[in-house]
Amino acid sequence: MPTTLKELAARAKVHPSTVSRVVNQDPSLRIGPTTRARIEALLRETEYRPNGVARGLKLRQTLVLAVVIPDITNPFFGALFRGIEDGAAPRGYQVLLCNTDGSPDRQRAHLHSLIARRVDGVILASSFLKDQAVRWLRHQRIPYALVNRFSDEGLDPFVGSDDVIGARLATQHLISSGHVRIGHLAGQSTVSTGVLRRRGFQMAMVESRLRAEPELQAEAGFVEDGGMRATERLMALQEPPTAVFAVTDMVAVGAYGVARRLGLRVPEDLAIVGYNDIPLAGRLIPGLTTVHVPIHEFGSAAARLVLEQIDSGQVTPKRVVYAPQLVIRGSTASGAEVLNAVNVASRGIGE
Amino acid sequence: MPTTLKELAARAKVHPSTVSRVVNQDPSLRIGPTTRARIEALLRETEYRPNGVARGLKLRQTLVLAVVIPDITNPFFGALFRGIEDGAAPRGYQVLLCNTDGSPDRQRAHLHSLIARRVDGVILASSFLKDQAVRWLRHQRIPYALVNRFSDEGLDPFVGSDDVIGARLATQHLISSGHVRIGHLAGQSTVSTGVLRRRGFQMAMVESRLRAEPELQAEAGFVEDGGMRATERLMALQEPPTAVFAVTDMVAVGAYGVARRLGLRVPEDLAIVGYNDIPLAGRLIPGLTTVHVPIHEFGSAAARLVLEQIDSGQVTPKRVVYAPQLVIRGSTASGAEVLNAVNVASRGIGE
DNA sequence: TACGATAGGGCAATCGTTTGTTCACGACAA
DNA sequence: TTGTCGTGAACAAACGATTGCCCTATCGTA
Repeated sequence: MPTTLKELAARAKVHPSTVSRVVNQDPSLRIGPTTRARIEALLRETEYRPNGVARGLKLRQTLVLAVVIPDITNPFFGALFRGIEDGAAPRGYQVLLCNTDGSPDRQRAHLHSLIARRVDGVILASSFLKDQAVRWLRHQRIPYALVNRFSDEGLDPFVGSDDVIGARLATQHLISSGHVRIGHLAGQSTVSTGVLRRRGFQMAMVESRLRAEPELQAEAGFVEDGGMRATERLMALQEPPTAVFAVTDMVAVGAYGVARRLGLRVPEDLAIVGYNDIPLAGRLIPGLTTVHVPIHEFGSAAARLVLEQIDSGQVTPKRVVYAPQLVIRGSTASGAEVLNAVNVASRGIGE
Repeated sequence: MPTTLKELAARAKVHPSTVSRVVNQDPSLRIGPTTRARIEALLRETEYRPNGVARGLKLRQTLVLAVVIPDITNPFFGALFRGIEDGAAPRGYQVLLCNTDGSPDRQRAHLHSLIARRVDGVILASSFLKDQAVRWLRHQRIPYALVNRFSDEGLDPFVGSDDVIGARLATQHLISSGHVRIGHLAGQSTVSTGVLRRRGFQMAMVESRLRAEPELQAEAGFVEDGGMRATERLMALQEPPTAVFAVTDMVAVGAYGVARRLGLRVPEDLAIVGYNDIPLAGRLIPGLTTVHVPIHEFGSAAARLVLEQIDSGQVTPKRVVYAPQLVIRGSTASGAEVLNAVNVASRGIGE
């Protein structure tokens, strides 16, 4: 029942196209001052809003971006979403949010709906290394970007950080703190972040002539409960690690829980390093040493990347990569050490 | 460039309407078996997906629900969103997420866009007591529901819990633990939850012949930093409280932070109770005693409420109210006490 | 006076579907 | 042979906007 252009036109005794031109301030055609005034009064009176669906059909744009993530409940994705929204809003875009819970099927189902809806762009933060869905997205010629995780299946528009370097940084920090027996709470090997962070871990170990023993690398997934189970396995070893590098902060949170349950002090009995630097990391007691990445900027950069493609009409496999930075907190050092710690993080670089 | 009905029709040498009828399995008109087979083959071959925008224009439905909240970064809203999505997905709906950061202006702006987009329904979890936007929503005759917070401006479809009872429960618990000087970290008085939880607090105090002194009630807003500032003010009093009831768990988290900084032990020096029982509450050390409400169900119930209205075509000011339950953890009792604690929570009731 | 320029606004096609109605044709009964 | 009925498919009018093009006054100028 909202007002339509046609109704307004009838009331103003003009043709619908004329009303449309007033609404859109069409520069190509000038409207007489009196008609314009009459129509504008009507517009205000009726609080007319053009039907976005009809507009979308005609103009072939919906002003909607879609975000596909595993779980918005995870603080990482909350921050990411805000970044995306902030990047998209200035251009009048609103954002559709889709949770997959890590299921490729749900991801596919969501993507199908999104394509049918003709969303103007898709931001995918839940991709796998071998992800046919990504290939499919590319094939659809719809503007899209991968965030944080990327896919093997070709070169995609991507925003993220260098996971190998970040993981190496984290592990080096543990090594230089004197740890020798260091464990890794690893992510799934089906996901780029899982593979690359493990690689960074191994690289740091080898570079320091330490052995990255398989038994010290336990798959933990990316969230808390996996972190708990993996930590339990590691601490049940004959010779448990004195430090662990967790693939994400949430996994590290799981490690905190187990350490506490086992009566282990952090960092004295078990040092812990995370990845991502979600807000929660700084609130843990002791604070979690972690690899900082600019989550919010991941989001806004991804939004911009997609908007660029929308503007240019081309899918450009541009990659925006931020340098990770180590943030040292209490989970790897005693209080005094934290105060003296030099932040050895590499500088942040732009694209 | 996606395939259209017309193209398919041309290729199958039939009229577009015939293709449409095959796609939608239109029961009103039977299609000959050979034509049908021909068309179906074509549909599979081209992976045809009807243009949702055109469909939306014709059918006057977008299969989109919108959610308006203050900040998805807040765990409460993360859980709420998942509930909404879970309630909406079975019906083929996807969900647009809008953050307002508590700004009425942004809320209005978002609602305007949403109406223009012709979303099928709106779930508003960021309403104020005096909220013209709510009146406006009602006036638009668009299916909507308020969640958690409600508005004064009339009777709206609503899902939430009884804040007065919940707050009373929380405060009574502190009183029965022997506390006399109890503070309240209050929410804004522009929001129903702020007002009602304060009322519940005062009610419990008065019922126990305790004075709810104004100086012990400090406005904290609903998130962490407000909780910190309010706690600081309270603890700086001549005679600081020995316990506080925080309007939300996030505010309670702020109280934890200040307590720690001031060297106060929880619960010995300062007992703390929160509200909502977000996942974080159980992970704090000590665990946060809080008022549990079924956040996820708030979301799915709200989605159902909106879907009902969409189906019936009417705005029904039905209210779904869940009973809050007290969850006792370490922030109000020593370890032994927690083990012995009787859960005095009221029973959960359905609608 | 006649002609061209210009301003102001109407016309109609189009975007991709849906769906009530009409139409052509063959079968069948009267 | 004519009328009726059923089948299978085409027709066309929406849904609500946008926009290139055309039309008609009116004004200025030669």
